[in-house]
Amino acid sequence: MDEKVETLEAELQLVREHNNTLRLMLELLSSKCTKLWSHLQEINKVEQIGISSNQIGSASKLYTNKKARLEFTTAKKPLEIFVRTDPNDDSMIIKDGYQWRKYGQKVTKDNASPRAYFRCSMAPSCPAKKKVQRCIHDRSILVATYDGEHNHDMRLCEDVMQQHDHGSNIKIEEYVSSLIKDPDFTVALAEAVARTITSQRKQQGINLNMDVPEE
DNA sequence: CGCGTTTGACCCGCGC
DNA sequence: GCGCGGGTCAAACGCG
Repeated sequence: MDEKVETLEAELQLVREHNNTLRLMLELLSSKCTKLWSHLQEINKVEQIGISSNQIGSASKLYTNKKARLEFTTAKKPLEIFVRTDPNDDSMIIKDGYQWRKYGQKVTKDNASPRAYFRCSMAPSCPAKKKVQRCIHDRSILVATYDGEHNHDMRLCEDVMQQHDHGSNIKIEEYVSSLIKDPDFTVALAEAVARTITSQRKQQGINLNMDVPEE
């Protein structure tokens, strides 16, 4: 009986930890959403001014300003991915299908955990880069910021994987089950589902209430 | 010996 | 112009 209670308590603890992680992610996404929303409103204002005053040059003039241009580029902010890992594991390795070569590491002001800089090593001329840093609130979460696009396809990677597996053919069922067991894949999947839900709700015009009730 | 990682130095943009 | 901080470079080092 006690064993059952202990198991349940352990499971409850796990659920609480996951809940905390999700709440942190939601808070981060919420703040980004707010920034993006206000930025969109700014753009709309600029467009309205440009149309109402019938001065085509007025809107573009605003973007000749250095700061304004910077704000504009934030709309194309690089993709951020969250990956849950072992907090004691200091390796900044994220299994995302590509091969990366580390070229630098820096301790940043706002986060005590060092930020690692990676370049794609699958193609010599590939401009893709990524930054990996532990989450300031939860050391078990890695935040990967992707910068630039790969100028090659994933087949290169698949070839490498096949070479690694000595050309053995993996059954699809086995591959799928291995993917499900992979926490990195689960996180990526959860993110994709969340993104789909968010976009669907946006389309339906439902106002998202991002506030998460306190425990 | 070749390849990847580490780490201090350097560069550059931004804010004051 | 200066200082700060983030990003990159490259020599040294380690590992297979």
